[in-house]
Amino acid sequence: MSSTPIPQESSIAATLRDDILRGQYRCGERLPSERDLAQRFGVHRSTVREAFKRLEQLGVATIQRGGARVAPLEEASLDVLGHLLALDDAPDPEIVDQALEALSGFRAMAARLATERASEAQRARMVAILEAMMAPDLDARDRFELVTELGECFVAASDNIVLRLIARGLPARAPDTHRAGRFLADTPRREAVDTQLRRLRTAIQQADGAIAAEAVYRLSGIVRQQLREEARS
Amino acid sequence: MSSTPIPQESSIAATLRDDILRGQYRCGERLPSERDLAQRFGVHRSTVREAFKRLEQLGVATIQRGGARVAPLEEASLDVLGHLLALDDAPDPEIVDQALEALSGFRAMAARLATERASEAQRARMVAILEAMMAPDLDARDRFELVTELGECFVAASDNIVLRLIARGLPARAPDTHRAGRFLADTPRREAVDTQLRRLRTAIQQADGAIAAEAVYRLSGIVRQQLREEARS
DNA sequence: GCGGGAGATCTGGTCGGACCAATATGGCCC
DNA sequence: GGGCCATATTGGTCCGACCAGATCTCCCGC
Repeated sequence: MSSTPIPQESSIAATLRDDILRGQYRCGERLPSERDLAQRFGVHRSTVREAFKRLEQLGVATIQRGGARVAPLEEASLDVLGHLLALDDAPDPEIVDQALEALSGFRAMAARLATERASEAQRARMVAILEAMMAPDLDARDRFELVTELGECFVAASDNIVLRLIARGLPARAPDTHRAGRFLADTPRREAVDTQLRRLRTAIQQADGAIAAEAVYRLSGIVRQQLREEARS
Repeated sequence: MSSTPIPQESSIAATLRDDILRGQYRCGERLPSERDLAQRFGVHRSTVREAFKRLEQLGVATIQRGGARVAPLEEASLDVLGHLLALDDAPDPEIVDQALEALSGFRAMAARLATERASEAQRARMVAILEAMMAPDLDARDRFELVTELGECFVAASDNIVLRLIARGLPARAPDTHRAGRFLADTPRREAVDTQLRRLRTAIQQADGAIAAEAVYRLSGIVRQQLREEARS
């Protein structure tokens, strides 16, 4: 069971990555030299170098003779998103909102494909999840679990490897687990939610991808809007 | 002007990556040891190590004491997609199709957001591109350029960093440039294409995201279907 | 024949130090 | 101030070495 101990190189890379994502170094700014960091972390330079290669592959830094520099966020890999949202300090609410927005569209896409080509078993499972979600007396956390599970169902049934790759990067398990669940449960918008849930159920049963996509998009939109309003207050 | 020469470590990483993506090593199989590869490439082991760190960050391999192993494709980073499609040998047509499918949905998502929040200037530019695309006597390559440009417009106007990150990984510039352009140009489906183009133009002008998304999705779907049929023959 | 265990072997993780070439830096001269 | 050159700095690569965990091998007892 004992998993391989985490190499120093990995944790150094993680530390530097988080420092960069936290904005500790401005974009384009030079990172400390490999020799400096080696001394600072108390490791050999080659260890720092390996960490640097990771950072470059992640797209958060570019390495050149003369010095490594911080790369602009938009040139990074999608993989940074998860780390960005996982930072202990409250991440930029703007990023969180944009991630949720992208997640909405992404789930809509997956829902469309899933709806069009799901097997009978998958379809039944999706409908079952939906009906469970419509139960009025549902714990907030359970509700969120269901949403997550449904999303995974969509991606699986979409049978598209590219979607699966993207899904790995998107924060399917957002930091706001309970909050999102609560919003789906007992907001004044409960009725709108149920409307879309019913619409989605019908779409799935009738294999109507376009409607399923639209329903999922609106569903996600409701949650996002709610989270946004609360964040603003 | 002379850009920094490509480090050996980078090209070794690229070689190994392509070997893996080409299926030269089966999933789960052990990669040659660092020492072996160092000798094979005629470099020092530490150079191979740096390449390995890249591969691990890319998600195509996992490194453990005892040996590095090839990771399943679905655990890789979205970044591999571009490399996968760029392989000189004809990439798996199934993957190509799935990528186009994902691209369809992705562009639809971007179109929706762009339509809803584009500035007047951006909106005008999108409409201009659309009208250029409707010209009957358009070179296939130009047509494809327009499609690509429109896609970039959508992502830019969507003003969503996450979408931008995903866009970097998707093959916006697919290998089938001219083919795709040709299909948009002179297929019997030309009429269907024009219908969707007009629909999209109207949607953009009226800021109707849902319709824009649907139009873009169908537009991409037409091309994809066509490419698929040709591939099958 | 076969499962199991002990030891040899292999593998990655890290270290120390070294040289080269490209880059950055600072001071000098015009 | 602007251009220029010597120099310190930085990444790229190499050599060789040791450790600890993983893997393999082979022999033993059942």
